[in-house]
Amino acid sequence: MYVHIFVASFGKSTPPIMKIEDEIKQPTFKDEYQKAHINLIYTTGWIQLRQAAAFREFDVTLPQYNILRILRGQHPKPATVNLLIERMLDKTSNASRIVDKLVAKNYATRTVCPSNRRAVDIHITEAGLELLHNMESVVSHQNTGLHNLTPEEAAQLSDLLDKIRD
Amino acid sequence: MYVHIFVASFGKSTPPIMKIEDEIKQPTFKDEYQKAHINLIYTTGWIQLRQAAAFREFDVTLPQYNILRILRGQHPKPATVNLLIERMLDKTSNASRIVDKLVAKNYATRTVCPSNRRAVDIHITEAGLELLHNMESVVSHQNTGLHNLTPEEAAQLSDLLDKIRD
DNA sequence: TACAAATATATGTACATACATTTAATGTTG
DNA sequence: CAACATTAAATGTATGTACATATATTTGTA
Repeated sequence: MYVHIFVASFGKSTPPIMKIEDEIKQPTFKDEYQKAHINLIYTTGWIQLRQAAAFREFDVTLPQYNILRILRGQHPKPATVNLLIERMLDKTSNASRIVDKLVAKNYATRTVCPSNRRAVDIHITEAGLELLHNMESVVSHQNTGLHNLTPEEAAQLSDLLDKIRD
Repeated sequence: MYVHIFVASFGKSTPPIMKIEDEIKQPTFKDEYQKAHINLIYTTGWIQLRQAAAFREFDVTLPQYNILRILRGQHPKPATVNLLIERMLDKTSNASRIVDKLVAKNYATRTVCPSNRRAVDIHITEAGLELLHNMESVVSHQNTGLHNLTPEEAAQLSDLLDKIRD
C-alpha cells in the first residue's frame, strides 16, 4: 500500500523509459556531469524508498536490517560496535543507537566483553535469526530495479561508480 | 579538516581505482546486481558527504541549499511549499521545516499568499542571494568525483540509472 | 447556502545522520 | 607506578526523513 504511494510520488513508470529530466521537472542540465549527479541521487533515493517500504511490514528499518545481517555473518561469534562500523555502508552513522533498537526488540543482546571491558559483545538472538529468515523471500523478490539491467550493464555501472570515487 | 576525516573513512583514493569490494570489507557479492546495488548506495553516500562538507563553512545544509536555489530560480516571483516539493529531488522530505530554517537565518521570507490564504509566498532575501553568490565558486570547484568520468561515460551512467527506474 | 471534499500547510512522532563531547578502560612511557 | 595518550562506546544536539494527523481555507455540490 505504502509502496504504491511512494512509487507514484517518484513518477510512475510507463512503457517508454522515464528519463531523469521527465522525473523532476527540469528540462535541461548544465552538462552531462550535473545530469548524472542528480540522477544518481534521485535513483538511489528511489531504490531506498522501495526497500524501506518492503521492510516496513517487518517493523525493521534498513539500517537495523543491515546490522542484523552483519551480526548473522558473525554468528555465533560476537560483533563489537567497532566491527559494525567497519562493515557498514554508511560509516558515519551511529551503530550504537541502532543496536539499542535491536536489543529493545529482542533481536540482539549486548554484554560487556570479558577480555576488554571497554568493548561490548553483540550477538544476534534466535528471534533475530528467525526474523532474517522470514524476511528472506520478501527481500530477495523485492524489485529494486537493478534487475532491469543485464549482468553486463550492472558490472558496467559498478565500474563507472568505482571511477567516480577514484 | 572535516573533509579529510570523512574521505579517509570512506577509503582514501590511491593510484589504482579503489573497487567497492575493497572499500567495504566484503570480498565477494552474490552477483553483479547485488554488487552494483551496494556500490550505488555507497557511492551516493560518498558524494553527499563531500558536498555536505563543502557547505559546512557556509552554515547551510544540502537540503537548505537546494531549496535556496529553487527560490532563486523563481525570484522575484514567490514560491509556495507545493512548488518546492514538486521541484525537490526527495519529494517526501519536509519542505515546510526546511523553509523554517532559512527564514530563521534570514535567507527567506514567508508571507500568507493574498490570493489564496491557505498558501504561503516564500521569497529569497538579499542575504540569501548573496549567500548563493558567495557559495558559487566553492560549489562549482567542489570535486564530487563525477568529473573523473568522460562526458560520454556520464551520459552512459544516466542511461543505466534511467533503466533501473523503468 | 450549508456541508462535504479537496487543497495548502503545519505539526507530531519515531528514526536516522553527522557530528562533538564525555566516560570508562586500557596502553605507554618517563 | 603515575601521568598521559589512546581506544571503545555512549550520549548530546541540531538537522533531516518518512510518515500520520491536524488546521485552516477554498471549492464543489446537493
